[in-house]
Amino acid sequence: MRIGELSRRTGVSVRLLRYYEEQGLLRPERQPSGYREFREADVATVGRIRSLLGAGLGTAEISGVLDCFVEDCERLVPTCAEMLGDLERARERMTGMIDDLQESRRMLDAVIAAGPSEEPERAMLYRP
Amino acid sequence: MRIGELSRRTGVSVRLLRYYEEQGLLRPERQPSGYREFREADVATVGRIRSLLGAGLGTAEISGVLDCFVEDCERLVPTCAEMLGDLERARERMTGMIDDLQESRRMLDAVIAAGPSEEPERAMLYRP
DNA sequence: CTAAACTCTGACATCGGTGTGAGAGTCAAT
DNA sequence: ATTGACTCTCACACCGATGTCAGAGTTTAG
Repeated sequence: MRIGELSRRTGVSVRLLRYYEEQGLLRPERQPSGYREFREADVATVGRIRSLLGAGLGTAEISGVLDCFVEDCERLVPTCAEMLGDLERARERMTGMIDDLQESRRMLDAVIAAGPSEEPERAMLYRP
Repeated sequence: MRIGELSRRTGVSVRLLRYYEEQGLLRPERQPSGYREFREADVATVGRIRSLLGAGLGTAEISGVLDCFVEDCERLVPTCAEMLGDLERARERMTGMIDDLQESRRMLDAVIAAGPSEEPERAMLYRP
């Protein structure tokens, strides 16, 4: 499919899709006219890119992570042994982020469960 | 403590600490000379700010989240009822990020467990 | 053939988060 | 009083991610 269709189906702007290609996150084929030709699987890839960006990973790390997966195959294989260290570091980083988010969410849960204060002025700020 | 000490203890630059104050994330007292005076609790606050930024939240959302907590108190109280909606949305957003990170981490785990491929050229990329 | 829609590349711009430097005031030890 | 370290504000700069626009080529339906 062409870039406009991918944009409509993913909700991601054409500008950003070109930027993702520039950053190595997407690798569309090119027609003789120079037009990009994306694959059906790219719809899911763009979704993944968006969620990883939203979760704080940068394009360079996402590119490395995406390089690890093999499409339409039960067995996932890293493209080379050297990437294992990178993958493990990416994994650790994700674990740290998950831990941070979970702890923050627990605190939010406690605040939400407490309900609105009847005396907001009395409540001191977390950073007084 | 003064800004230089907070910077050393947290590993965060003086420039960033001033930026965080500018964004409402930190609220140091001011001495008559204009010097900032931070609290011991600000060391932990800065740590939390860093991890939330790293996890993809922006300074505006972090400021709202930090406003919800009460220092040195068993019971956490939101400062006003209107924030509950914001807190719940922040909570949902964190849940979405956690889910995304966990799914990506599961995929990384599968790749790492598979070990290095002996024929990396044979492996197709996730985005072929 | 025509026209509208689509796409190309390149360039400029914005915003958030970050770094660096200038000029001047403050602090604290000597 | 002096001096080195620290701190203040302001300004400029960079980078990543994003948006907008211009000029020109391509596609597709009529």
